[in-house]
Amino acid sequence: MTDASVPQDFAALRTLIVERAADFPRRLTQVATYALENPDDIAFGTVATIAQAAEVQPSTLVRFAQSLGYQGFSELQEVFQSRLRDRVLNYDERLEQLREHTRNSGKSGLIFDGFAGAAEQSLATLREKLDPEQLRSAADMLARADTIYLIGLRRSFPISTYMAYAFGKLGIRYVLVDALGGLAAEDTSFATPRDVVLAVTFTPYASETVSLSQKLSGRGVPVLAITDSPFSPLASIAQTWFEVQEANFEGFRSMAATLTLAMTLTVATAERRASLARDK
Amino acid sequence: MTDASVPQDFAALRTLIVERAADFPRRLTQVATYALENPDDIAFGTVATIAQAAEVQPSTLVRFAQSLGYQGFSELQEVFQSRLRDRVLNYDERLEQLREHTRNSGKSGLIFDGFAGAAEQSLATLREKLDPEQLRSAADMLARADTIYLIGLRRSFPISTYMAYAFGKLGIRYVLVDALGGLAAEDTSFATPRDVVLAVTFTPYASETVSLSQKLSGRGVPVLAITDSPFSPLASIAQTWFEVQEANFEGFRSMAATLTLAMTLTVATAERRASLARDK
DNA sequence: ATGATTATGGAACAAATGTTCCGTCTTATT
DNA sequence: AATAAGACGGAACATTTGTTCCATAATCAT
Repeated sequence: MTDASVPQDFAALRTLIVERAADFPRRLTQVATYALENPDDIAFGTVATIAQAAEVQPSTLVRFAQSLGYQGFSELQEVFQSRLRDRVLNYDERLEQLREHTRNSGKSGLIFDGFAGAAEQSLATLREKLDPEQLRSAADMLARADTIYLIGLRRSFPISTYMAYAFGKLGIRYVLVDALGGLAAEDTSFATPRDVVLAVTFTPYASETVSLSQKLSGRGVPVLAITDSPFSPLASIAQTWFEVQEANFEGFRSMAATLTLAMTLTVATAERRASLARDK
Repeated sequence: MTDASVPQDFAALRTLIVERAADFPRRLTQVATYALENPDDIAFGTVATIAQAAEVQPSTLVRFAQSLGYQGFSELQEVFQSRLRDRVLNYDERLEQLREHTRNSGKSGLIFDGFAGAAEQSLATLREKLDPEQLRSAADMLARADTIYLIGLRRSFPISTYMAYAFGKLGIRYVLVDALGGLAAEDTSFATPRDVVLAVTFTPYASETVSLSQKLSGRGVPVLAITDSPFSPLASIAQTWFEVQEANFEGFRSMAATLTLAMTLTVATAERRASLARDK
């Protein structure tokens, strides 16, 4: 008969595993890690398939389950299955349930709910507005650039640092203009019309981003902009520009939509570069 | 060999079953009805348990699957299982198939769709998992700190720069540890137990973030961590830590959930500081 | 009503399953 | 260093599994 105190729900099981993990011997730790990282495999797999994937012997899985107090692996597996049995709501219903959960949870929960809601709304708005042809054109522009100059300061700095990181991973040459040591102008002084400026700024439009971009545009360097209005100072000088509306909560605007667009641009650029290389 | 046109996703399978139902003989109709009303049982059950529950013979289940074009019942079952597996994983698989078809055309719209979906999924997961009490406790910890040391490098750097920007706007003292000029250790050398370290790192865990945080923790500076696993090196040293799972697309993880949490923490900290000031 | 076709139930079967047990290796204790 | 305890891998095993096959029953067509 099963130990009566053994968790029957996934959350409690997960807590138990984490608590016990520090004391597990090597192979049991390996199973614990695999199980928490691949719960679906535990739910649907057999002892044999899971053991193979986790690189342990089948009996180790049984020992793992028994060390937690279950009679055998099958009993443990049922808890992983129970985690999935709750997934009967469609996405909208589930989202509403989640919103209610976070709403009913005090001030911090309300703050989180507000920001999460703003992020979701911003993503939805961008989905509606984004023109794939514009994406294609921007990716092409970036793919053909010798060097991409990333300009985004203050609130937009996370966007440009993210893109620097991602371009770095993708082997795409960039210069991150960070105004460090007051050297922004020097950073950009080598830009030529064979390069591209990618400038990110939102109301109230960081003045340094704007003036650097205008200077470069005046020198014939093509500008790609991410901004929030047709009246943005960047819109008039940019060859291509994206309008991103970020929803506001508590005086702080979301950045989820901008970041998602940034990710898209970096990967689309890499893909376009690969495509151009193939066509040669 | 399986009929190539057989549905691999649940929605298409359900459509097929509904279309064919009118032509099914009695027992197959019975199975069809039971399957659509109890999809979880089909996903997790065995031929024997399902047959019993549906009040048919086991071979009837096999016949049902074969009448739909599957080789056997196990193949049909996998479609029911796919319905329950991680949504983003299915989404990725579907997109991978689409990419197969569109490999020479580099569809930027699909890339955006993938990243937007990953962001939404990440937000939903965080809504589900976030413990408001933990938020409250973290905000209290940050509100009482003399100085907040923000450590987040490489991929996590946008998070710490965002928080630096937001804390700045809110008049909350911080030090942004950016490893500039190799001075990360010096940046943090003034931290005392009256301060707080806010460290952000995800698999594969930027080694500098980890070692700095461990050093500070060893000196009695409380650590608040944002990371992605109970096995993260930060989890064991943090007084409070948040687990954030970011969905992956094209080898790049979303950052929407992490950013939303960061925004929440900054605003909740400001609010808690105001509350503490009122109580004096 | 008769014959042909289809549907059904269930036995047989090979393969897969989860579990137990135990010899050997590893780690901890004295 | 010796001994005891714990961890591990893997063989053995009884049970369960999904599938195939076929005799019989039910349904359909003439």
